[in-house]
Amino acid sequence: MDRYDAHTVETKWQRIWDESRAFEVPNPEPGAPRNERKSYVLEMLPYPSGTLHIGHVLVYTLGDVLAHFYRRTGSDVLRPMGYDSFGLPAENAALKEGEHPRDIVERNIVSIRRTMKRLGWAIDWSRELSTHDPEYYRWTQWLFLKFFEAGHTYRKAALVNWCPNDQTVLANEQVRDGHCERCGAEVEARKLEQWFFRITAYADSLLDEMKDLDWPERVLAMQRNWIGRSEGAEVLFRVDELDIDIPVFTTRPDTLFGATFFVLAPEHPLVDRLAEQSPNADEIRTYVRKAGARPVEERAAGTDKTGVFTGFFATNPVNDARIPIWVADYVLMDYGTGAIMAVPAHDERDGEFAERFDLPVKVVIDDDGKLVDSAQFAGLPHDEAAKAIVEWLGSHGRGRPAVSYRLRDWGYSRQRYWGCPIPIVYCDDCGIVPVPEEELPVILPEVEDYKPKGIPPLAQAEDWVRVPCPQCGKEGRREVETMDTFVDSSWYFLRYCDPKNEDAPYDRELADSWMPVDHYTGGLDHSTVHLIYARYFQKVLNELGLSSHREPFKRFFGNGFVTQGGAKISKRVGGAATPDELVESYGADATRLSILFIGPADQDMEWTPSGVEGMQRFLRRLWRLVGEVADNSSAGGAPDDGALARRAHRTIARATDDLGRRQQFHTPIAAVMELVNDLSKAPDDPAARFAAETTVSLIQPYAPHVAEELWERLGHERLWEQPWPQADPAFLEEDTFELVVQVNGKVRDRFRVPADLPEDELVARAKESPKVQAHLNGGEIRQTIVVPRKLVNLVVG
RNA sequence: GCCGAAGUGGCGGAAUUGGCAGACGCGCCGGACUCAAAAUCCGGUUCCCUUCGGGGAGUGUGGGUUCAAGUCCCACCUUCGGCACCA
Repeated sequence: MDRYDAHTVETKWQRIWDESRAFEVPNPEPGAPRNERKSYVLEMLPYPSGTLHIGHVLVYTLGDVLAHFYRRTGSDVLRPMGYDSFGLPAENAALKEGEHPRDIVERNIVSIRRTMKRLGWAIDWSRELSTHDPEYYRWTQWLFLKFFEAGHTYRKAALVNWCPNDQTVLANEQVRDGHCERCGAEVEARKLEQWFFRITAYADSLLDEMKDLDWPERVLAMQRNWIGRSEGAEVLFRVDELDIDIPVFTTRPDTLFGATFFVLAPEHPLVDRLAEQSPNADEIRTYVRKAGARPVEERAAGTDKTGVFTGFFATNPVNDARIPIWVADYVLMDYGTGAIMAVPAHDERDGEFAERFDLPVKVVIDDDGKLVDSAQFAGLPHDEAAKAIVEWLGSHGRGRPAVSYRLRDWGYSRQRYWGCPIPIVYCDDCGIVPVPEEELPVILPEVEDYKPKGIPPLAQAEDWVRVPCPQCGKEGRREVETMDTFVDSSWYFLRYCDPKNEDAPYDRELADSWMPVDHYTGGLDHSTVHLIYARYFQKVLNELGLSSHREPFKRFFGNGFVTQGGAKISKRVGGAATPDELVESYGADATRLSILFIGPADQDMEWTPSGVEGMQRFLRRLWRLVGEVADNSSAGGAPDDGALARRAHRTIARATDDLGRRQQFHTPIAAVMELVNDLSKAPDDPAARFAAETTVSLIQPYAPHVAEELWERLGHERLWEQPWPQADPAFLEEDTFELVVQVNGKVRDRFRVPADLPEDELVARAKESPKVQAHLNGGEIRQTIVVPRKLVNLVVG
């Protein structure tokens, strides 16, 4: 038999799959019967600002293994691919290269697609989509209109994170330690009119419906953290001089008697009113201005507290104590009510502030957790006291139980060029007017210069901006902001279900039949952002009657990062081996195997060249052994129940369980390697052909090209369509087993015995062993433990 | 500080329900083939002691439960990830 040559084999089968459209799954005619079992296998779509790196090889090979496995275990498998092609990185790359972002992403898409095909991923290419394609973003805009009509999106002036370098607004999720996640520039606070999705209205749905998700606990925990629900109370403090009540949110109503001062955020709307009537007016206004200009990072750091006294006092509803009202920037306007009661004895931050400004501290909870100095509540354990105090507040009209969230509404306005235009017209008479559905898509116009200058580049396209108001016909102006790309990726999985639809984003019945995604795979860096936004979208679509499902991703597998030479591999790091180079040097199959064999795919892993060399060796060995079996007609006997046949069945059972239930991708490879080792030691076994076929069949999801070639040499065809092998339970049972004999818990002997020996016989044989007797030392056996089919443990005095 | 994950040979890791620790691979050592090398094949490879029969220790640390613990319980250490002036 000839030598294993990866390139010949891989080009041959890639051509056959392409020509036979092997992995396309046509949508059924309406009403036609369809396979009961479906599996929607999806990985996060790539961002075409560069080419693929080895991290992508991991993600898409994971999905590929699952897609093959589920197809061969009887499901209709939907496995599409597309490109998240709008967004900043492409635009920044374009600016650097002096090219149009569209040219850059489209060139990258061609290259990415070629690499994907060279890796032999089983993708339904007929469903390919790009989010920058007007045929796609037309429907992003259409969905925006539905959200707008139903009040799920709105405009408000808000303090935003402004990146001075990228000249755009960033979501909270895109700010890391006060710096822009993408370019690293220090983020500034700015007040701007922005578009928001009302995601906070779904905070409880997002939390409660996690119970329906088969997701890693750590991802769910991150989302819980991110939503940050906390229960407490809202309490009204009276300001007599102004005849107003100011609400505060607290998680510790039990400490109400310990409040010794009161703090407003500098941005609080009442601060202006207080300043007007305060003798300290100038001081207050200066402070507010300074606080606003203070770098976001410095303000969040929590060091050195600052603040200013307003000259006013608030009245504590429980004890009528008059406490001074301060303005301080350690209180945030966009959490709770923007005002707090300060309890320096029981809150670290309030404590620091009190120390800095020499304010009184009053202890109201003792070391046993009981209330002191708190009128009729004194002596109660603090958790009971919290309830009692809230009840008292309620009955006196001064407070009520309340819930607060860390989650903010999703601001998605971007002052950049390369994104989906927001289909809105501003009219002096009619206000904010949506573009009528039939005028979609609002095409992203060409502009002279899309360099960010603080005003959105689309504003330059004067002819495009000026448009008659859809309502009154008077001249209006188009919205010149574009959408965050996370909007594009919040519904793409639905479009895949019906990607060519020209009348709707997708046919609801088709989408309902494929959704939810059964196996979603992607990086843990999207644990909060993309995965929360997509969940939110799905819930709104459900309530708008556009989908039956409330969760988009039933099962999520978060893959680890791949490092090379200790550095995280991303589009920012150069010098790493590229997927194309690996395929060139080792072949697609060896590359695919090596990335999955490194270790558990949900943990970070270091990629080394020696791994792929080992896989190349394994494949050569497999090629030679299977070739020998295929050429040896005498090895073709019916599989008996010999050792090799049993090994093969056990390997099937292990691989099936690992892939289907345990989501473990590296151990099936080890199991198959063991079987190959067994086969190499018994090439003339009557079950040799069966073992060879089993090996080839089980390795197919990982190394589909070489598997297909060997399958053909074994005299069969179209392995990718063959049913996944099934382990025969009769072959899993051994008729002998190795009995382990322990004395006082230490292994002293082991030997094979028939599987059907009764327990007393097992004990008798154990005692007979000379090695065991040496350790028994003639002592009295006080206890005998027998574990069927495993061991005997003799406990002596 | 709060939440989450993880600590096993020289390295990546396996051990699924408490029952033989170290599967599989990498690396290394030895051997075969070769004029030689590469490739390939065969064997060995947790550590310590050994009279070569075997013996002892061992899964981050210290305790505990159990006939039996990598696995369960308690306390702690370290690393990684997330959140954090969020009241």
